[in-house]
Amino acid sequence: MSKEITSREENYAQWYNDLVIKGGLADYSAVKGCMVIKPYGFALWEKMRDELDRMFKETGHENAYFPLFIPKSFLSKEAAHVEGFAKECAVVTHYRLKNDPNGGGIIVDPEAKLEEELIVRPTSETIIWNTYKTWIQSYRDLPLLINQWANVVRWEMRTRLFLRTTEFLWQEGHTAHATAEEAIEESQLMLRVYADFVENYMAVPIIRGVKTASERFAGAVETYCIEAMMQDGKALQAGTSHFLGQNFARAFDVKFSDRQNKLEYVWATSWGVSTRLVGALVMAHSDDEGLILPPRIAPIQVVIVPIYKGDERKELLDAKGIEITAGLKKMGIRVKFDNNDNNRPGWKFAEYEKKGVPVRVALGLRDLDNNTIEIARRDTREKMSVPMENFNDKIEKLLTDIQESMYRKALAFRDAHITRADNWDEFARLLDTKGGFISAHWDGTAETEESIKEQLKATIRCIPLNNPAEEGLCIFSGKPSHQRVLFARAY
RNA sequence: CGGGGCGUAGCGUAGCCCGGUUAUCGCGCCUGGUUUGGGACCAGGAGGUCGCAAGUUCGAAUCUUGCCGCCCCGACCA
Repeated sequence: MSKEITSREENYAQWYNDLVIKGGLADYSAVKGCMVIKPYGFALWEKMRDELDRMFKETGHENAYFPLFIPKSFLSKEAAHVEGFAKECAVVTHYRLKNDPNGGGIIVDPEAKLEEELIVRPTSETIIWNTYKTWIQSYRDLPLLINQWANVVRWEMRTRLFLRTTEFLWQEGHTAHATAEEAIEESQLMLRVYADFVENYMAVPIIRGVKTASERFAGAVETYCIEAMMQDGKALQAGTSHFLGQNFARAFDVKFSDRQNKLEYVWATSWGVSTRLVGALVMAHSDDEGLILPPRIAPIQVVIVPIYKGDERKELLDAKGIEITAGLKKMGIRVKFDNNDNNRPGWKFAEYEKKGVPVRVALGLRDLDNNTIEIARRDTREKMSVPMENFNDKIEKLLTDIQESMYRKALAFRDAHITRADNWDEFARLLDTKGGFISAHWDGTAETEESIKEQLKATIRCIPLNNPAEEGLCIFSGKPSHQRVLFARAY
């Protein structure tokens, strides 16, 4: 891990500029705050999406799709929800354009004003619950376990590539249950699914917890979250799962008859992760040379680069390259044989390093003569020349090693950046110097939380699940506290 | 919405203060050749409403005014 670039926040912007935009992940579009995701970046998102989708289905969920446009009146039905999102909604007011009668360009046709404005979804709870009302009558209709892959729009004042774009891609699960216990279990189950994915596929360690009341999702009773740590010591919320109680059922009048034929409001959850995960991946693993992708979600796991010497035995090198490519493909490894003659080997080495391809294999005349091959791993930048024997097994083992070692490295970093603080000066000093999570006592009030946020820009990231009880005094107010919580500066 | 900064080729820029030949340089692009074990080299070439508009002037990338756009910082936030 390189010191200069990982130690300061502003360098992340540099990573994005050099690696994400120019390096092939994204580009700014004309629409402020939105991003164009280039093919390589999208392939990465697709890989993540596919794994998550599989996990959702394995836990009994189905996909559906709901409209992009939400009638304004829907949004106002749940009080906390509208308060949370009203300030950041894009609104459709007209449905037609026409030529400007005064010449020049094209204008919005004032005749085509919508009777009721449409909101571009910032999240879909309202339109989905409006639909669930017609789908749910009996306990036999429950649980209803649905997920949607979609884009949403939140008109944030300030955007940050991948972490907070105006439009972003995500999935949102929305479930309905007969009992509170079942709904709580569902929201916890989905948190476990997210944790499993982020840790085991993205190789990013996370802390599971619940949000404090003021950090809770608008309309939720409880918000479970996974919090990750970036290389600059700032925290990033990587995913959330909400227990919504009966709030949306009441707002949209979704009732069911239970076994005793009693009418009861259903219990709800919602949960989501977004393209923000791509940002998490970049900021958790990259180094000065570019991205470092964990093998399990890398769009290309192995790249094979032939090294030609003029036309000498070129056909032989190509044949060998194609042969080992086919062999790896047969094992289910995502491999690219780059025999494009427009770029020289050195150019390709740098290019695939920048793109974070976990393993690079180089094949030259020297190798043909000695029956060897050169294997280089991206994460440690180690390079070795090995005999061709058991090549496929070596690659497979290497991919597993890289996956594990990337996780271990990130975990060691994360654990080294969880620090206890027992007084205010130390708390402030840690935030300014070391960063990371700071485990400290809190009196449980929103006022204290707010004051700390104002003074030090640190927020309570979460109250960890299974948090041990511990008597102490609040870091800020000095009032009694019964447990430590995790503070951090966050994205 | 506040506070800063910036608009010159596909990208990054010099020139502007102090107006004056054909608007600078690098990357990229095109052609030809030599190359290929860590981002090649040589030669030649194409590419510009200097953000837009008005004004001052013999003359404006440069000065003035208005407008537009973008970036950074803050409030907001997955």
